[in-house]
Amino acid sequence: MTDVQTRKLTRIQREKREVILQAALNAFSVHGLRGATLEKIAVEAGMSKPHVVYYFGSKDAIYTELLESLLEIWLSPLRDISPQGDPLAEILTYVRRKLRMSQEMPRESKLFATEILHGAPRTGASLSGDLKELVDEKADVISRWSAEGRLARIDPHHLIFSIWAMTQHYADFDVQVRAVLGAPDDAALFSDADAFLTDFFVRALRPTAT
Amino acid sequence: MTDVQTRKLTRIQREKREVILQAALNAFSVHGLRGATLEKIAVEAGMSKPHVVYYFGSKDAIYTELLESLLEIWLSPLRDISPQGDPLAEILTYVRRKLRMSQEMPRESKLFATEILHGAPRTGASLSGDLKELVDEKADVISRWSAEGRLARIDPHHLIFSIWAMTQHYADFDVQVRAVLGAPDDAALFSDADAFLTDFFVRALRPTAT
DNA sequence: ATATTTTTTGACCAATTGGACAGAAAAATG
DNA sequence: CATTTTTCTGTCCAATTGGTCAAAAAATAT
Repeated sequence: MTDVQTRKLTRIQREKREVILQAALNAFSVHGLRGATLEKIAVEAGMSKPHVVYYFGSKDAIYTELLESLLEIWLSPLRDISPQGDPLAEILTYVRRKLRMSQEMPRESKLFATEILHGAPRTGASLSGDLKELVDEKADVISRWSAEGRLARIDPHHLIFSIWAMTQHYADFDVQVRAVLGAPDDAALFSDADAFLTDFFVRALRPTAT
Repeated sequence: MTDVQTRKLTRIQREKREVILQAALNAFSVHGLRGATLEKIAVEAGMSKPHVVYYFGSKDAIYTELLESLLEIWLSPLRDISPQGDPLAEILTYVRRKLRMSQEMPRESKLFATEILHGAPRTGASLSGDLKELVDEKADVISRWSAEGRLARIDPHHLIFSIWAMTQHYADFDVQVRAVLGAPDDAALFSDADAFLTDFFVRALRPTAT
C-alpha cells in the first residue's frame, strides 16, 4: 500500500494526520483553498511538503476531509432540538450553542463560510441531501409549535437561516465586528452578543397573547 | 505616461475600465482574489491579458479599485437612516434596502464577504475608520429612539450587525439557502425573505407597551 | 543482526500564472 | 500625409506551487 488510508490507523498515524489537519484548518480558514499553500501547511505542521502529501495524497483531499469530518459536529446543535422540550427554550438553547461555536471554533466557521460562499463545489450534495432533510425535519417541529400557539407564527426555514446568519456573523466577520466595536476582548464581545440574541429572539418568538 | 490613471479619462477609457471591472467582479466574487486569474478576467472582458494590465497595472489594483468604488454605494442605505423619520419605519426601510441589494447585487455582497472573511487586509483602515464612524453615528440615533420609548430597548450596534447578517446571508450563502429550500426562483425567495424579515424586526423592535 | 516495511525528506518537474517587453495597429495631432 | 501618441497583443519570463520520485532514515518483524 503506497498511500495512508483511513481504515486502520495506528496511534502515531492518527496523531500525524491530526497535526496536519489542524495546520490546514489554520491556513484554509484564513486564506481559502487556493490561497493556502502546501508549503505553509507543511511548515506549520512541522514536516516536509512531501510528507503532507504522503498522508493525504493531495491538498484537495485535506480540504475535503476537513469539511466532512466537521460537518457532523457542526450540525449537532440543530440535531439536538427536541420536539419534547419547551419551544422557546429549545430555540434559545440552539441559538446559544451556535453562538458558542462561533466563539470557540471560528476557524471551522470560516472554513464552511468560504466553501459555501464559493458555491459549495464539494459540499453541494450534502447541502441538498442531509442538510435539507435535517432542516426540513426541525422546521416541521417549529411549525407544529407555532400551530399550537406555543411560539409566534413564523416561517421556520427563514427562522433557522436567521439564526445561522446572526450567530456565524460573529465568527466569519469578526474583523469587521471588532473594528466597529473598537476591539473588545473576546469574553465581553460574546457575552454582549449572547445577551442581545437572547433578548432579540425572545421578543421575536414569544407567542402573541390572544 | 505609461499607465492609465484615474484622473482624466476619455469616454472610451471609462468604458473599457468598466468592462474589465465587471468581468473582474464576476471572477472575484466566485473564486476570490487568488482563485480568479488575469487570464479569465481578460477572456471574459474580451481582450488580451496585457491589455487588462495596461489599464489597471495589476490584478491587485483591480480588486482594490472594485472594493473602493463599491464601498460608497454599499453603505448608502445605512447612511440614509434619518433621525427625523419614524424609528420603526426607518429601520424597516433599511432592512429592506439591504435585502434588495442582496438580491440585485449578490456579486458585490460576496466580494465584500470574502474580503472581510479573509481578514480585510486591504479594507481594515476603512473598517475602523469611516465605517466605525458611520455605525457609531447611527447607533446613537437608535439609542436615542430607544431612550425616548419609540423603539424597544436594544443594543444598537448588535442590531445593526444582525441586519447585516440576515440580509447578506441571502446573497452570500444563497447556494445553501436554495439547497435547503429546494431551489425556489429568485422572486419567490426574496419575497418570502422580505415578509419574514419585516415581521421579525417589527416583533423585535416595537416598543413594549408600558 | 538481518530483512522488511513504514516514515521522511531533498531534489526535481510540469503547469500555472502575474506581468514585462517590444512592437503592431489604430487613433489623434500637426 | 507624416508624426506622435494611445491602444492593443504575441511572446516570453520568473516565481510560485502542487505533486513525483528515488532514496535515506527509522521502525518493525524475523
